[in-house]
Amino acid sequence: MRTVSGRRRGPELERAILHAAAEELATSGYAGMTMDNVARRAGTNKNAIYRRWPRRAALGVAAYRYIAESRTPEVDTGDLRGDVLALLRQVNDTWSSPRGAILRDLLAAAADEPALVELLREQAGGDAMSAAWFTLLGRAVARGEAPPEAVHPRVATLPMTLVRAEYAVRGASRLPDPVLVEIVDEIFLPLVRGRGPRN
Amino acid sequence: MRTVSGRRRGPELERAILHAAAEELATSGYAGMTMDNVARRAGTNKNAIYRRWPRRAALGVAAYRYIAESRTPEVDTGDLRGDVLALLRQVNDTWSSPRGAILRDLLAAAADEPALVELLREQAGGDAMSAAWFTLLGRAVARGEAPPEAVHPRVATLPMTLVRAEYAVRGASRLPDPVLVEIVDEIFLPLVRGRGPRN
DNA sequence: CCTATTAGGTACGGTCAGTACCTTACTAGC
DNA sequence: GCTAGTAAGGTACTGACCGTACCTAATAGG
Repeated sequence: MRTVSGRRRGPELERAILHAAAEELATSGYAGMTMDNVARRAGTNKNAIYRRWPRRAALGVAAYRYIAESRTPEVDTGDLRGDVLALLRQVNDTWSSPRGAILRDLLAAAADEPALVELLREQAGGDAMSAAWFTLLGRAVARGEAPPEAVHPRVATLPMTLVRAEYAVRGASRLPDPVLVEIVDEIFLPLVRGRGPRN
Repeated sequence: MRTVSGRRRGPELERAILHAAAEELATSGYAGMTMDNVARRAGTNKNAIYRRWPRRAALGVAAYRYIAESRTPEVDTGDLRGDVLALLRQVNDTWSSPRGAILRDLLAAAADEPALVELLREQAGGDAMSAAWFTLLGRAVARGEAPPEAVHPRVATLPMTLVRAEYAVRGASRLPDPVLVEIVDEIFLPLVRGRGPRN
């Protein structure tokens, strides 16, 4: 293979492999991301891959990170409901995007690789995400929109948790916006209200 | 195989296969439930299996149902908090039991078999479970313990949803009881309260 | 120019799903 | 009882895949 120009080495080859793996993930999912397929698509062979990643699952995670570059979410609409909905829509976007599909596929497929599941879970709403939800709620309290008693980790991440649960129950399909609105208006906001002082 | 006594046929053989498959599931998980293993343990061969179930995943589901015999849950402690906690503890028991482990394993492994996922999902908190949560909440309203506005499908199933989400985040380990209490006292009951008439 | 490193090529061994094809036992209908 | 259909058992095979071994060839750096 690669008869004309010189051999790729080191980082260049590594990028080529990751690129090929990412394309396999995108087109055929984790199941289709076989070592032979990746090697063929990258114009190299399995040795080059195994020298860098000891197992297929490791390559899967690396390939995902190659596409991911998780940006920290940031919203500020001025009121609690708007903030929550905006962030929720962002979560919905991420999860329903091709990237999200790959992520969910990987999470399901690599369930028996504890270390890898950990890495992926961080991408799927880990500490950074939790922090965003927490600060959002804190801002609402500062504005007097929510009672101080509402600040609680489970409360802060509840909308995201429910969206994730919805994705687990339904298939891959993007959640319709009314579902998000319902989660906010029927669950989250009443909960915040209910955690205030008894009337 | 089976040289001494006569050949098993029809239902008898089918039960033997399911029994073997269930034992494989219990000891080695879905990954270890290979067709050859099942055939060997059942004292037969793969043909007998493939004549009954077209694919491995189908056998997996059949084997699970062979163990499952889902009983409909029923609790009545007299007050809402007690009911919710009791039912939640029951859910926790089920999910942390060996049966629950098998179920979670199957759900993760057979993610690319839509029809089978559907069957399994029903076992993992489907309509029967939802109905139980709904009637529980209805009873509380009838007793005047909860406002009528609290009756809502998302509200009713929220505790179960949160427990399931917790299982998804943590590994397989049984949820400590304080987590259940926290879900009830910090989320569910405040939400029910918050859905009542504004003060 | 020489040598260590790294890529490429090829060929395995092992596991597993699913299929094919034949032989052997049993059942049922006559 | 005899016979024919049905279903079980036996065995072997294809094809996909992971992971490994081992050798050859290019190239970077001294």
